Amino acid sequence: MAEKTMSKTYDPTSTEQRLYEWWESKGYFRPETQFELGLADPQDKPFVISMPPSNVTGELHIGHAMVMGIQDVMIRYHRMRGEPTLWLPGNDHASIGTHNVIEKALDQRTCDDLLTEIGYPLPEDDHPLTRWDLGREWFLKLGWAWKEHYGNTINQQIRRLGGSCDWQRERFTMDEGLSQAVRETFVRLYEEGLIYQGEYLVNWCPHCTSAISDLEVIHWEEETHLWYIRYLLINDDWDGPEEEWRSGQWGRGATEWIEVATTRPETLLGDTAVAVNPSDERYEELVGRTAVLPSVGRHIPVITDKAVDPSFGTGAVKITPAHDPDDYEIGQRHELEVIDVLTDTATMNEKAGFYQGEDRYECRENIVVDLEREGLLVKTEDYTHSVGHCQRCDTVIEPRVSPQWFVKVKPLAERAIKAVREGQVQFIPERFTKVYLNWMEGIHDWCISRQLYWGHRIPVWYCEDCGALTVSREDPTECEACGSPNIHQDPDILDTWFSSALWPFSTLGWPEDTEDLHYFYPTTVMETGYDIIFFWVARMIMMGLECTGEVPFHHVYLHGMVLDEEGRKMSRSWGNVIDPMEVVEEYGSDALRFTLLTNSTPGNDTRLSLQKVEASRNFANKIWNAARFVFSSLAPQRPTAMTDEAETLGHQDALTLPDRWILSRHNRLIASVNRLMENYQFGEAGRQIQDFLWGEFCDWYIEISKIRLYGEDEEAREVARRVLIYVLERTLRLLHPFMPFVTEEIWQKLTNGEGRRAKGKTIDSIMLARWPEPEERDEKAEVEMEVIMALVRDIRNARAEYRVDPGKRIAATIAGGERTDLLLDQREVLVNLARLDREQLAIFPTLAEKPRQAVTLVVGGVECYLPLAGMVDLEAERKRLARELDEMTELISRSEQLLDNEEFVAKAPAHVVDREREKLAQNEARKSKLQVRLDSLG
RNA sequence: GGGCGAGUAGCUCAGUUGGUUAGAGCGUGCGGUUCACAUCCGCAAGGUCACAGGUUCGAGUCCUGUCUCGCCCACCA
Repeated sequence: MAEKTMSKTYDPTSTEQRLYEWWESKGYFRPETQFELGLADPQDKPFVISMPPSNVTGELHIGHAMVMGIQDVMIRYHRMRGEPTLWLPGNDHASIGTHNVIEKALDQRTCDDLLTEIGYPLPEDDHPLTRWDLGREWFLKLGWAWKEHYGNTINQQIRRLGGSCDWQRERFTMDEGLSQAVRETFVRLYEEGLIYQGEYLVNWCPHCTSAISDLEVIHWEEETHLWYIRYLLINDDWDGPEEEWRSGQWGRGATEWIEVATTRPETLLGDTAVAVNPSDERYEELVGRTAVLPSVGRHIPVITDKAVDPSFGTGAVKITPAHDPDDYEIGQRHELEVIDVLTDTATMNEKAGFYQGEDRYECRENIVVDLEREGLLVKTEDYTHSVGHCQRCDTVIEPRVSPQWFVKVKPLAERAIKAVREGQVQFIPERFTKVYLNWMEGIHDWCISRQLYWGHRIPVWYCEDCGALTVSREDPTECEACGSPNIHQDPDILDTWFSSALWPFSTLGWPEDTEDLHYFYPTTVMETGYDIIFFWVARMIMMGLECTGEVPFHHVYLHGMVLDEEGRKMSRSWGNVIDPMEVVEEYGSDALRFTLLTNSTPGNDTRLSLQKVEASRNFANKIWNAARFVFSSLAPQRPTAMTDEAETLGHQDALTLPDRWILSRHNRLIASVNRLMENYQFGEAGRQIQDFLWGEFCDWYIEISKIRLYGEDEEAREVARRVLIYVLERTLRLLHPFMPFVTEEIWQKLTNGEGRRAKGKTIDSIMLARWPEPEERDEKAEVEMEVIMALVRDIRNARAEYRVDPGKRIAATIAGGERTDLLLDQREVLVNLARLDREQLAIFPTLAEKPRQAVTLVVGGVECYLPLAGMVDLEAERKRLARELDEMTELISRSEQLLDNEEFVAKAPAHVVDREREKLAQNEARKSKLQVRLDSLG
């Protein structure tokens, strides 16, 4: 597996696919493999994630990269912790969405072209050529071909993203098992009276020619008009022939009218009343009278209803029960006739009189013209209001009464509310609990039938003889009621979310009582976007409780949306879409994943830019080079298989201060990362690992280790090597869930491709290595090392400030005080990292005489003098010291104030007070040293 | 009309039980051809943590109000 050399820069493209194929071929994504290798105990509680099924509408977008990153981080982390781990992948048929993309594709090509494009063999027999010729049979054929094509593409893309999911358990919402689950659920709910059929007002999309649910209607503001229209009233003393009214000759003799305002004049054709508020005095006398509907001549009553707002428009409302939710309600209360004037595609139907056949907007224009001509249009006002559109195709929704199937959700919602209230399901971040509960508490019945082809057929058959319904788990051959064989199935299919709602358990075999269902259900975490809490999360909880009696998952982790650089949603029409596969191709999957993870926090949107991905790519390269350094230091006697012993460091007594420091920092990191991982703070965890690796391991430890590695002392060299490899290897394990590929590639080289032995077994992949446990920290080493590091930083700072040639070694005289031994011990570190002249570095406890022409540094109780020959401007130096002195004075007075405060000393925890005292003492010491120096420069 | 989120360095964002002198990346300026890495190294500049109150010994962090931006929900013709 491992090559002998490492290139100067890390090349993700040549690595990632190879590693993924290897992992998959070894079965490392499967819980069974964990058991076989003794890495997890089947008695233990498993960690399970049901991957949100991707829609087979098309390829993955950047949001999916986020999904895969977050879920894979959790999965790999828990797997490494030795928990039985399952991540179950799959795809969703996405009924209405797929309809739309297929139809859109067919706008520009024939069926044959489309089939060829998605690599599907052309059928020999007769078949339709365009979308308009498609019937159910052909649409389904196309659907399956489409699913095959995009489903495969999606799966390949998940692989590119490094998703360590169990492909052998892959499911599809329309495969046999899941279809059975859908059917079982439908029949069960029907039997319990929780699914019913009825003719109600639903949201109708004239483009999809289907009903859609409330959630699928998106409202946005549109500029339109408010038309004020006069409805004439029949005079009680009218003595003319009735026909004149009917025929529209109402002009003569009509002296009274009522004025209504509407945004949709064409709907007046379906009006069956005019309503005013009962308390509206203006209309008191008109209530109970009869108005005549323009154009159609229908007689409609003037009624009162409290839903009418007297302050809007004229205070009188035309009532169209068939095409408006409010009007529908009013119609119900007053038992008004419901007259649907539209066809499926929103053209006017036969009820629309001579407007029949016109498109709804064409009709609107014409009717306005006609009203005006007849003197019935009073005025037209500009008006902006919120209009409902189809989520899938943006078409303006037409409320419409039609026969549909509904789920009675209140009883389901009650249990789902209770489960969340009781904490059986927990939201992360927590604030979404409220969003969920608010929606659940005001929930309306769910319209689940769709007049489409691609999806689960409603399992209901109608008897052509007796009219009875047969609702069945098995396809019936005869009517349940009368036994007649003349039955036909309901042509409609189910809302795509109906099957999605069953996903966590249908994928594990439900309704069969399978082993998987037993062991892996309920799942552990549901990870998804906050935008589908209602569509999906809420419904899964309801259906899970209904079907299995248990919640489908215990935690809901919600991520935010991935936006473009300017914070806009990515959309094709904006042209600001970042294709995850292009990013992966250029920067590597690790880089994309790491960027998304570390630049986001739970529940919050994140802006992505290629610059950020580039930074992550650089990080991957940095690790690669750190490893390359460690690796080369091990030659020629590279370890073969790393063994258990590598887990613990030998030579404890030979460890130097920097060794003890990096080990302590490393253990601190592990403890911190553990805490963060348990709290779903993946971004912060990733950042901390990066900070450690780059800012401490590379910038300091590796640099320091070079002293020994390039030295003569073979034993010291060996200690440095051991610490390097120990810390690097364990940190790679921490990083693995975040950057699976580069960590594996390096790990393979470190282990020489032979894996490592642990508890007598050989583990040949980092993804199966155990997650490191934190060991003891060495506080003293951290404090001491900090003194050395601070001194180095200060010297570097002074060098830069005085423009010392970076290559030049300089002299230094140090009064170490209490730290003298430490400084003497770490002399070489100072020499090398601060580029001091070894011969001219003098370290004493105190100095009898201090160099006059020198820059003075006071840090950590240590005085350091840099006699920068000919460069030190005493005046500038005095100013610099005075400035530092001021800073110290400021800090000291702050500390004093705090410590003088009795309440602080009494109430603050002891360690906080102690720390403050210590700080004060240090700053005072520093101040006095600076003062002495300043005085001496007089 | 309700609800939620955001407002911290020029930009993008961290900062989760309230506790050292508030951090990172990018950008900017200065300096770097030493054998892990220029996808790099060193140094620096840059912040009254939106505003006003409050709680507290102590507030970027908790509470109240205000302003700006964004999102979600809601049947107003």
